[in-house]
Amino acid sequence: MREKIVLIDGHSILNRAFYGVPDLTNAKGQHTNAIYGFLNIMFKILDEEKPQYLTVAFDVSAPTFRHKMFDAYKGTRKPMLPELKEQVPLMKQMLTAMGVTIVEQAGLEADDLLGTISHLAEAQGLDVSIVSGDRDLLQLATDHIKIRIPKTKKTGTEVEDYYASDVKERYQVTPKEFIDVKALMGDSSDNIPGVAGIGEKGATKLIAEYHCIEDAYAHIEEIKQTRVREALRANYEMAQLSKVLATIKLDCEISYSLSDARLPDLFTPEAYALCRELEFKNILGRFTTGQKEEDEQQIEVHVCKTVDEAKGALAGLNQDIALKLFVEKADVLGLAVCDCTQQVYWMPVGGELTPDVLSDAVRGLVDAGKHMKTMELKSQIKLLYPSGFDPSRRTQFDDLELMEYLLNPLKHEYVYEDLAKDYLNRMYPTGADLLDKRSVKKAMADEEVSEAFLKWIGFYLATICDAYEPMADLLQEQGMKELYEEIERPLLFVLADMEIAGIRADASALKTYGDELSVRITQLEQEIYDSAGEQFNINSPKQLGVILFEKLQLPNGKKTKTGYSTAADVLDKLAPDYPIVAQILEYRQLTKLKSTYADGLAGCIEEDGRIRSTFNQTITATGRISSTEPNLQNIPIRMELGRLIRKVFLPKEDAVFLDADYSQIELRVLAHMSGDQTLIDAYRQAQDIHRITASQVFHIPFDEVTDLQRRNAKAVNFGIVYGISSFGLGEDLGITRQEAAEYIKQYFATYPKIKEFLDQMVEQAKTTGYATTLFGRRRPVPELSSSNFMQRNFGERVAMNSPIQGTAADIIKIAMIRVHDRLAKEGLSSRLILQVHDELLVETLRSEQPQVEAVLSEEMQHAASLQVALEIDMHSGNNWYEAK
DNA sequence: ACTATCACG
DNA sequence: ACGTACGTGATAGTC
Repeated sequence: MREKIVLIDGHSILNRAFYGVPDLTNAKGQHTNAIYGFLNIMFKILDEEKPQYLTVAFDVSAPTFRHKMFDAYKGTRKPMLPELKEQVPLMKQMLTAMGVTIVEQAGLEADDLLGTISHLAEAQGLDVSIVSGDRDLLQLATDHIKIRIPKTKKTGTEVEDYYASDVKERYQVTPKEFIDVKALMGDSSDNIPGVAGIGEKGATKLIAEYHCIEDAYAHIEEIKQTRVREALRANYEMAQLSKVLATIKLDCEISYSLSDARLPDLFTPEAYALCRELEFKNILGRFTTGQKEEDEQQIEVHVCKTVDEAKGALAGLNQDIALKLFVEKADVLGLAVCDCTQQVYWMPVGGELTPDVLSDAVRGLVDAGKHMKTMELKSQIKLLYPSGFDPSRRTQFDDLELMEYLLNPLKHEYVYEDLAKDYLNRMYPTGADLLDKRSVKKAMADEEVSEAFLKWIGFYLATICDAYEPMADLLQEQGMKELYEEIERPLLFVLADMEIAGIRADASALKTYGDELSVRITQLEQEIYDSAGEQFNINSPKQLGVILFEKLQLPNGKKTKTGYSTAADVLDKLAPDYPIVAQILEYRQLTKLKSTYADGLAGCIEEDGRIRSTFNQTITATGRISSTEPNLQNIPIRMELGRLIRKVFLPKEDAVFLDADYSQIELRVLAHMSGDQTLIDAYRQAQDIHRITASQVFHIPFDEVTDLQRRNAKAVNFGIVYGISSFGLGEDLGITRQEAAEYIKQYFATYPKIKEFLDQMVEQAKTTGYATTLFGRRRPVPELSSSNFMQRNFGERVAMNSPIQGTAADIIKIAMIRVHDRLAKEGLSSRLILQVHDELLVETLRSEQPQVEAVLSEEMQHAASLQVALEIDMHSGNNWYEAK
């Protein structure tokens, strides 16, 4: 059995990994994706090959001779992005920690090191595997030297392998001949000039026939292809020089001894510490060292199976506990509590322990005045208090999910293992791993995972216990304690009540609406097929693109990414001239209404005739809430046909809808935050802000502002809120970038403080790393320090928009809490049921309407006291359509 | 699982 | 020279 060595082309693999693995950063903000990808490729190769030796070769940063020589001739390699560059020393540190032999030598490229070492190892009777992303190394392949080229794909990493015979098969030339091919075709990234006029095909053909440049030149008159022949004749010297450059050296003087490169045990404590710092959770799973055990030190989980045991456990609890009632939909699965002194109690539903017993137990703890820390509180509250929770007891709960959202609103999920990592420096296995990706319910039912399941409960509760304090301290430190206590935490209970209440919907009206759509959709389908001359799937942008822009040869088939764009703004331009396009636009509109709204909502109506959405409090980057399953925040309104859907949303018996929305809340927030007196005065004097803006910006008397001017001013106002750019505004208004820039210039001349304010927001975000709302909510803007121009630009717009959108979100949240609580306090049965960012919908008892109108109007207007009034528009109606 | 499209603020 | 408006979620098609 031959021994084996794996040689890794360090920079090449790091580079591959950098571009193949999505951006990752650790808590310190260090980029780690390239290192992560490198390690995964390395482990995969080691697992497959099980070699006795391992070496990683790097280029030293100083440019080598042959590069210098041609820097002037052709451009140098692209400079390494800083996000990648910073990972190079860390990568070497990681390899060193793992005891991996690294070779690098001034004046030598990694290629030459790899060539020399592979040559030497082969001579000593070893099998060699060279791992690189670079095809240049194919020239090193022999019967015993295999070149392995990993490709990062969606499904994982796949590796292409090349022995000498594979090179010949794939490229029609031997590895040695491959050098000559490269010398002829050149390689700009390696600064190999090559021969102008000879590309990959010509070079391959020539070398396949003559085997080397010299022999080809010797028989130059025989070369049939004139262009290739003359190119070679004119550039023979350059070709020879290129060959020298392209040839990897096999006999460099290097200080390297095979015996030092024996594959060590990679999983050292030092490597563990580093992987921990870089937060490579999956890789930590490969370690078996003492540190890991310390991280996962066993938390004792006692299982209570009887009421007596449960009562005993509950009776012994402190004032301050971690608790989690595990629920799925409307079912209680079990209760976990922890006294925060390492004792965790798990009470699964079963036998005596019924859902009611466990629910009562939690309510008992509430009545006893305990302080309870948990995660995903809203779903627990909904189950425990379907008719509302006493507002004065809200302070007894803390939801670490909510706290973490404020500390890091960009997260896509909020799970205990991240809290353990960020605030406790513990690396706990993930819930998904421990539960084997099963649902809690399934995992509980499964005997095999019960041990892992208990471990999971233990980690979960221990994290809640221990992470609370550091998180609370951090909230305090970052000035978000009040935001949490006065806005987010109480809002959670308000949202719970809204979800419980739901909104009544008329199923039969929805059905009728859908049927009417279907009739017209079928007509349109036929018309479109007739116009197209064939049947196809109109819903497939791919097929549609082919029909419109290839078969029918419509103009402007521009906009491409994965094909032709068939988006509405493209089709709009074509619609007047081509009936099929207008038909498609109408078809799109109708099928959208049918599938998403008519059919989609119909499927959401529950037994009692109401639709219950989920209001997510930890999704958006800016502080808004979102609505899912179904989304009730995007019910059509702009087009009349869609707007009609709102007629199926009805108040209950003896009730009406009261709908109140803020008038231009974001622009008013902007006026306040910027302190621009002209804009503030504008709001104080008149109703139509867009008309005033037009009048002031374009220097026209108020009464003489044309509709077009008003429309333009409105677009500018929107643009300002979005983080203005001349391109975006131009696009929106269908004018040139220069014209748009002129509007913006005029606007800022009229409202100078706004310009100042927006600049200041960007400045602040750049220095602190985050944008801030009036109420202290933060949104990190990592894009501002990106090396990518476009990303940075985006970051600037985000830094301008987030304080405005976020402050508006804060304000309506305050209004929601106050409206909800005042309805309760005044003993009213009317209920807040929906929020649509600047709008509240209240199901109002007819008998209570005057009172509710007062509540809505007062609480919304006084939710914040700004330099401009917060005005609302309010309407009542017998359905949502009428109430808007 | 990802992309394109389109509904809302 | 680069190539975009800010924030969401659902559906259908494609891989």
